Formats: sequence, C-alpha cells, structure tokens
Amino acid sequence: MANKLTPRDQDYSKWYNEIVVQADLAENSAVRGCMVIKPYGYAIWEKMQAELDKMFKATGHENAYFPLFVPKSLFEAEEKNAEGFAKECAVVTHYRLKNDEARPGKLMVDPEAKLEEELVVRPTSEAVIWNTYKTWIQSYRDLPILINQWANVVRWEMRTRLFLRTAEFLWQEGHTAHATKQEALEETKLMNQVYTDFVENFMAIPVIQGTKTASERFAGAEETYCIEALMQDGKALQAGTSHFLGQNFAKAFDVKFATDTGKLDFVWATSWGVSTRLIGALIMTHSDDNGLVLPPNLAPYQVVIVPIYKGEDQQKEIAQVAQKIKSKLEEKNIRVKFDNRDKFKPGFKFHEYELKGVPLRIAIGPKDLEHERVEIARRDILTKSSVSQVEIVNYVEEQLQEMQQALFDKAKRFREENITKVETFAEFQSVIKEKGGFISAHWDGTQESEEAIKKTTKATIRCIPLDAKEEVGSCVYSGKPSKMRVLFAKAY
RNA sequence: CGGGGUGUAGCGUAGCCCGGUCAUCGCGCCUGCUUUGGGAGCAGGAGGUCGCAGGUUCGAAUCCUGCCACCCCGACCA
Repeated sequence: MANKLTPRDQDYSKWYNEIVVQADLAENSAVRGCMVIKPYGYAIWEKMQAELDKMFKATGHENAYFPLFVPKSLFEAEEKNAEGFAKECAVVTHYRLKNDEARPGKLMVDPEAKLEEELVVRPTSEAVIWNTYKTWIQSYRDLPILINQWANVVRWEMRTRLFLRTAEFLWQEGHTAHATKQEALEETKLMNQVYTDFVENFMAIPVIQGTKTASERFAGAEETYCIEALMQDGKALQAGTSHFLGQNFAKAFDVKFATDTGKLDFVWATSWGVSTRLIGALIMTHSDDNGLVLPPNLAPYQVVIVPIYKGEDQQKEIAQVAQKIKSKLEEKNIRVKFDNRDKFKPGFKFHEYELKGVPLRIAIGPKDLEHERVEIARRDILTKSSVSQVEIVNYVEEQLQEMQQALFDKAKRFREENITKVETFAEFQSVIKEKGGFISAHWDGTQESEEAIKKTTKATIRCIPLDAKEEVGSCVYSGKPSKMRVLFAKAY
C-alpha cells in the first residue's frame, strides 16, 4: 500500500511526489526547493491557465512578456518593494564559465566575466515593467494599460515547501496603469473578484475576500486585496492577491502623463497574481486518504473507462463498447480516457485512478455487457451505481456537475465550522492550539497588538474581510475599543 | 544562521551502541507460466561508490575527524 497519507499528515510532499510532482533532489544545492511538475500536474495547471486567461480577456486584459533579469539599479528604484524582496533574490554576477585548471574536466566561474552590473532574477516584475511603461505612456490617451504576463519567478526562501513555497514558481502577474486613482482602485477590486470567481467556481475552493493589514501588505503597495482559503489541517492559505500600488511605482520610475486638462500627473498602478500555489490549495482542500480528488472542471480527464475481461475476444468486444461510449461522451466535450492496457488488472487501475482523483470511473465487464449497463463510480463520495448504457451521457453530465458543486459545498461547510468567534485572548490561544482554523476577533488596529498576537500564538491577521460588519467591541489582545472583527489564523 | 535529526538499490528500510560470511527485508523492475468484477500467485533474475574525503585497524556501512546534502523547529515568505 503506497500512499495512505491524509492531508492532515502534513506530509504532502511524499504525496505530491507520487502523483503530480517530483521535488528535484539533484545534488547541486542550487536547485534546492524547485519543483518538477509532471505531465498530469501540468495538465491541471494548463486548465487553470486557460480559464484564467479567458477571464482576464473578458475584463479587457492582454498578455505580454517581460525579461527575466532585472538590472539591480532598476530593481532598487522603488525602495519599499526592493527592501521587501531584497532578502530573497537570486543574483546573476557572471556570464561565463571556463575550465578549471586545478581540477581537470571541471568548470569554474570565469572571474574575467564579471558583470558590470548585477542582474536580479525577478522575484516579481514591477520594476522591469514600470521601466518599460515609462516609454509607453505620455498622454491620458495611452491609458489604461491592462497587461498580464505568464511567467516564472524566483524567490530564494529560507525554507521551501512543494507548491506552497518553492524557490521557483509559475504564475501570472497583471500590471495595469491608470489615469485616476479611482480607476486603479476599481481594477484592484475587480481582479480580486475575478480570482474569487475562478477559485470558487472553477476550483471549488471557497475563499474569503479581504484586505491585508499594513504589515502583511505587498512591499510597495498602498492596499492589498486578497482571497484566503482554509486547508483541511486548519491552516490558512493566501490564494491570490491584488494590489493597489498608488503612484509609488510611477514616482520611482518617473512615469508621468499629460491629463485631459493638460497637466502632468503620475500614473496610478495595480498588480495582481496567482501562482502554482493554487495547485497546492487544490490538493489540500479536496484530497482524502485515497489520494487526490479533482474537481471535474480541472481534471485532465473527467472520466476513465476501465474494461474488465477474460481473454482477447472479450477484451475486443468490450473495447468496442468502451470506444462507443467514449466518443458519445466526447461529443459533449467531456474529457475521457479509455485505459485498455493489458498489463494491469482492473483492481490496480481502480486504485490508480482514485489516487489521481479522476472524478468518474466507468467499469465495463461481461456482466455489464449482458445487461447493457455499466458501473459508474464517483471519486468524491466513493459510490458505485449501475447505469443503463443509453443513459450514460446524461448521467455523466449530471454527476460531473453535481460533484463540482458537492466539492465546493463540502469545503465551504468545513470552513464555516472552522471560523470561531472569540472574545478573550485566553479563548483565542486555546482555539489556535486545539482547533485551528480562522478566528474571528476584535482588533484595535494597531501594529503592536498584531505583532504581540503573532509572537505569542503564531497566528497572523489573514485579512480584514470585505463583508465585515461594523460592530462595537474591544480588542482581543489589548482590550482597547475596536470597530470590527478581523480574521486570524496560522498560515502557510 | 541557531536547536534537533537523518543519509545504505528507483522508493521505503534492517544492520551502526558491541568493528570480522552484513550488505537485510518490502515495494518496484525483468523473464516464464497461471491469472483478470478492488492494488494477482508461483518460480527464476537484474540492480548497491553503504552521502563525500581523510584517519584508526590485519579488517570499517559500523569507531574518529572534516565536509556535503536533506528533513523538522525558529527568523523570512505568494
């Protein structure tokens, strides 16, 4: 028995290893904390990309691409941003290797090939992009610029964790430029809403929308909107962020434009992103002891057909039926895999596809042929039903839809059960220790209280929920007056 | 970088304390036959610089020294 690991075991990495990804354990320490995404995992990412792309385009955005390397002088232009990322930058200092005479057959960095100016491998692209925007923007007629890029970024974290915090990760980053503060703010909120729709409807992961406190804000942002999700082990995960950057980057890169009244003004900016971290969220939200559970929208194949037979004749007969079912389903744009491999027994295949989280499994054997039925099993609730062959298409369509919804509902129920309202700090501490999840508590709005709570409990303010109601209360830590509750949690 | 732990076949491991037929076992892999409605059985087979480099010793996976890597806990974080 290979993979009896629950998401609560916190040993996700082994789990990922078997299924979608393999940590690259090359001897060279330089690739520490990077990931190899296997085809099955990458197929999920491609599905996510396609849907996000559609949503970005529907909101007026276009894709573009900017360089991986950021000259240090550009990188340091926006000071807060630079300072925030300085501690986790990979830096290119040389551009050539040469034979090491002291060790035949080995290479060394050629000291002659030192770069005049170091290049930072982008941890995020604001600097390169705003340096470029400077040359694109003169007039209010050039605005807005609504661009997204799909890219890899590198953040040299002290500690990495597959999917959730890898040294290199894939993401999309949107960078927009606007003539007015109002418009930039609206863009920030719009994209946070786009992320919410995507993550909830497509990935079936419920999220809470909110804003970050000053200390949790993106370096260089004036306001950070975010979506926060809750994993099965009671830890919170930031699933996406959308930043209102004010005029900080415009000022740092001197991006001015002529307004419609003929005055010069700095451009207003936003940036927003989601990453391969979302795949981690997907796994940690839905998976169970039997392996992955994939929402039908994201499953590389939504249905797998497993034949059961004795002998070649029967295999051929069943394959014919299976192929027919496959094409009927494909006519309805359902993604189907027919696994006719003879090398593996049905039982083996059942387990394999459970591990892979395929939403529906159709088994066809001689008994089914006889009655013109098939057996259809659902991954999330592990049920099996006998379905008449004429009803398959309708049944499958219905089940896929139902499963998508059921996964969301289940995750949402779990989250609701794990938001605890707390009035005293003693209660706060015991909930963090015993139960986990989100804590909804009053906060006086000071950084001191936030810091003190973090220090004693390791819980941080995940967000100030957008839908928080004004409510008179007193801070769970300081006792000072507070106007609303915020959400605390231990986070990844 | 601080505190703890680990490194033996593709993966997971036994052996280390107490040096000497110790390189163990399981999974996986290969061949053959029988199997096929929930991870098949039997028989045979391939596969290892015991993390690396020194040292002690007649003899080192085992003891000593140094180095490297990885994991967990802290500081950092999408």
